[in-house]
Amino acid sequence: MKEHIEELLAQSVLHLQREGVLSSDFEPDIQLERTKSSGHGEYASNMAMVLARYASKPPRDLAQDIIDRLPHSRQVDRVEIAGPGFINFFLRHCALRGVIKDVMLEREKYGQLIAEQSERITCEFVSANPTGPLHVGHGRGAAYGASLSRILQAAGHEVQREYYVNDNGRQMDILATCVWLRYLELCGEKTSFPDNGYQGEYIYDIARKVRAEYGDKWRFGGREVESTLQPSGSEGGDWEKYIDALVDQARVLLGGKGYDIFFDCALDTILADIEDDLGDFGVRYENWFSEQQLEDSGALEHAIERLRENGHLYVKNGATWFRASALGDEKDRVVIRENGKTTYFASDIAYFLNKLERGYDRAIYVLGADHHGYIARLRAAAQGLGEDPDKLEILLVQFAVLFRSGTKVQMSTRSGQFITLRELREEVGDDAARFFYIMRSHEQHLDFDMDLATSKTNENPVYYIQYAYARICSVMRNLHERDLHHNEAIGEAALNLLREDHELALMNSVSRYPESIEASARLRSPHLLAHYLHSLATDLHAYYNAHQFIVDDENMRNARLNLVLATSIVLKSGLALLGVSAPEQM
RNA sequence: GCGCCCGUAGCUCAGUUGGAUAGAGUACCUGGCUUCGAACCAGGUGGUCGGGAGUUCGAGUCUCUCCGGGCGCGCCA
Repeated sequence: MKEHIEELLAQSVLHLQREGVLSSDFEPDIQLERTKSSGHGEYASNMAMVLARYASKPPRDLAQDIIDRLPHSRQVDRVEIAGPGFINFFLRHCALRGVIKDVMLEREKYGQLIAEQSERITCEFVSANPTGPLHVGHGRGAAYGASLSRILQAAGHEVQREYYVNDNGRQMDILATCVWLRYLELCGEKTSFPDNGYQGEYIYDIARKVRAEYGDKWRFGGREVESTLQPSGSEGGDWEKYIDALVDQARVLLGGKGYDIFFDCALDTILADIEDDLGDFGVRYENWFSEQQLEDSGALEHAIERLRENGHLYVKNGATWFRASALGDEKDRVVIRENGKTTYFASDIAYFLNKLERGYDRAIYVLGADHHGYIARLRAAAQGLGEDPDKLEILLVQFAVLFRSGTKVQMSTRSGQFITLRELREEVGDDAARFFYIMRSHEQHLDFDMDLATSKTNENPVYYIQYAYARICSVMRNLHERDLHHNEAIGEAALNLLREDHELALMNSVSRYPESIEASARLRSPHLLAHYLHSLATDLHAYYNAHQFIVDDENMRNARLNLVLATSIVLKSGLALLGVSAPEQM
């Protein structure tokens, strides 16, 4: 429909250019948008105001000229000039009713678009270090990334979801060592657990698993373990050195094989837990990508070599640096440390290159807002690799702050004091959690009010939308109880009976669904879809309260049932894109 | 200090490339269940869009400046 009216406008402008009313030395950019209120019709164009300066006449006069030259259309009822020069299009009712036929025909496929430029996209999100369970902050990235992925697919793109597993860093070594210390504790050894180690209860669980399989095989005396340097002061630096010394000691005493047992058990256990947690939350990945694999496969070396060939590397103070400052970053970055080890950033570069070499047109990264410093650095890396930096897209998700009893809940992974995603899901439910996470723009800080989400769940907008769906299902059940049946063919033939304001408004809302998906995908904003669904539910509820659907007249009854069934199809499909269920009863 | 993000109703937030009278939810007030589910609907109160200046037919949206808040600035990951 939008394309149809744009075509009408384009032809009118072409006429005006031929007539010389408009100068012909510009490409007219046809702008058409949905109106905000029905008093302005269904569509409006601001062209007359934009083009007035090419016509040397007032916008309203030009608007009249444009209207006079619009080709006749069977879809358009009338066209009006309003305000400073808007051209408002009022559609004929039959044009609005057409959407009901479309939905009945396409069913759950309705709203799925064919992208003008379909892309192969790899979308990475969450990618939390596997050093502990996911907390509520990760939940937002999970809900956002999963919803966005589905919306992009609905918009006609090919999307692959990926979780980057940081299984190769210092934090993992600290984790493995902490498990070992807890293991020794379980064996009856007295060890002092470092303050800056992983304090969580789950460390004991992993230690118990190792002990169940190996018994006391990896037991060493406490004195032996702590023969390394004790922290002399309370300064953080000393504790950091101490914990590194503990890691070294663990490696020496356990040997490579023993150390790997603790390391692998910790990694596997936690990763399995994360996968379970996300799976229950409706978040699934096509690929779990190991950072270690980048090194093992030679991808890391390959990427660094590429940078070197392109002349972006230099050596200073024994380390190898990437000249990022020449490519828009604020400073140069180390890729190979003085000790010969590559940095985390080097892995990032290799990972990005690897994504492109796997054939993706675009790599989307959903990251926490604290990673905003990465953008310039990774874009510089993309350029250094000789790749198009626009293939790299970093989406920052602002923090979710949990409030309980009106006060902010403080969280820290190391100290083990945090609300896990699992706890949140159990407390507020998966649907409410998913919806709550994405109902706000990802660029906006999110105050997650636990009290509101738990004690007054009926206030949560997700129930408002689900209720609209359940109501329609209830109507259908009621229909069958009265021994009646919904005949879609009769309904379709009788659609012209639908002329109430509520009905026209609802049809108009249903017809906006594809545009909502398009905008949500283009702007990477699932919350737009959430708002759309809320407003669709509003139209349904208003209609429901104003009119009976199951009426005696067979034609009217079936026509109305076609309309509400089409609405329910959109509600269910839209909720599915957000990872929210559509229960038939509540 | 430098950089990124944010500031809209009492509270939590929408507002698409600059468009018409700035919208929802919540809270508060009034009304609606012998009619398909009242987890709903109809109506009302509530705004110097943080302050100021600029750009133009038009600014919550763009530019500058100031104020207030969040987050970054490692040979950590």
